Amino acid sequence: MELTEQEVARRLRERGYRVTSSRRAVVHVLLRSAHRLTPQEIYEQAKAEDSKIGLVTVYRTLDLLTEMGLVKRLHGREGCHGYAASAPGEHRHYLVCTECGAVVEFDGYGEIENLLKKLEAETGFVVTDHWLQVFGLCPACRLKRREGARESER
Amino acid sequence: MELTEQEVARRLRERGYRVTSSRRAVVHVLLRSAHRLTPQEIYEQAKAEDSKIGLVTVYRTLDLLTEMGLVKRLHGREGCHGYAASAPGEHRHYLVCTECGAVVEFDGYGEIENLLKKLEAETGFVVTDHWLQVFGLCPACRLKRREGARESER
DNA sequence: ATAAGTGCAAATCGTTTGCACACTT
DNA sequence: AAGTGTGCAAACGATTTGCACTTAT
Repeated sequence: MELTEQEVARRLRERGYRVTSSRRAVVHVLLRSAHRLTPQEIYEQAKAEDSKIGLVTVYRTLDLLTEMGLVKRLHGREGCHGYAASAPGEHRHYLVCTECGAVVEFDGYGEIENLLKKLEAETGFVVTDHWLQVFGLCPACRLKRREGARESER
Repeated sequence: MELTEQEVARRLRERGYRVTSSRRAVVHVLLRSAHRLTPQEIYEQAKAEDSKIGLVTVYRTLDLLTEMGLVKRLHGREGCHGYAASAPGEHRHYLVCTECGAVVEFDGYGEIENLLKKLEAETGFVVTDHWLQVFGLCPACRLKRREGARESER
């Protein structure tokens, strides 16, 4: 399902939350971005559009949206948080470009389900949740890097 | 490969690092534990054996061991760090009990490789790394919880 | 002997909280 | 009008840094 600003607003009202200009600004920034963003980055971008938003409100809005499942927390190699808008409902995973932060959502194809089933059988654990994140280089950054290499050959 | 205190000591010396009692204590705590431990927990346990270790040294030692690949950083649902000793070399994943922190290492069976291959084909990204963590309930905690449920039925 | 490693205290970073005011409903 | 949501300043907790002292090599 494609998430829109209207849809987010609808879901907020549905749950009794108010639709404020700050929340709108945060949602706007997240939805237009195909990159993982830190609270700080979201704050700065939102500030450019709604000059009186505060960082604290960004945090609070992110918590709310995360709890509603409209936004997902991402982690870099070193554990730092980032956020990205997310298709609500289904469990999805993220492929993040380590160079520019570009994000692609994907489902587990079915491989994941197999793996988790094997894992349960082997360990006796009951699996309740999982978390897969993949890092890579997006086509654009790959190209850029190849050009850089060519430069330095001279 | 099974990691031992001797093996860690050897690898430290090999790289020109010194084997100190603080480092020994941290390694000892990590190796004997089948649970994910926070720096604070490691500090407390190590303190019980080497009364003059400091929390700062635990952090520094964990950084070193992580960088050497002998210890892996884990993350809880909310992104908090924990550490566990790890088979060096191979890429492995972790199944963590959300109740008691018990950790089981596993490889990706092959499902992961399949998945990453499909992902590369579909997105044009080059995948450089990935990170899978699974959460569940270990057999012991499952049992405990079942007993708890029986209690409350009365 | 010497340079790496350590502990302490203080600095720092990201995040959270308390409170009076502002804005959505 | 009522009460949710906001911004600010201050609090907070985890992690890092500066520095003089200690210890493994």
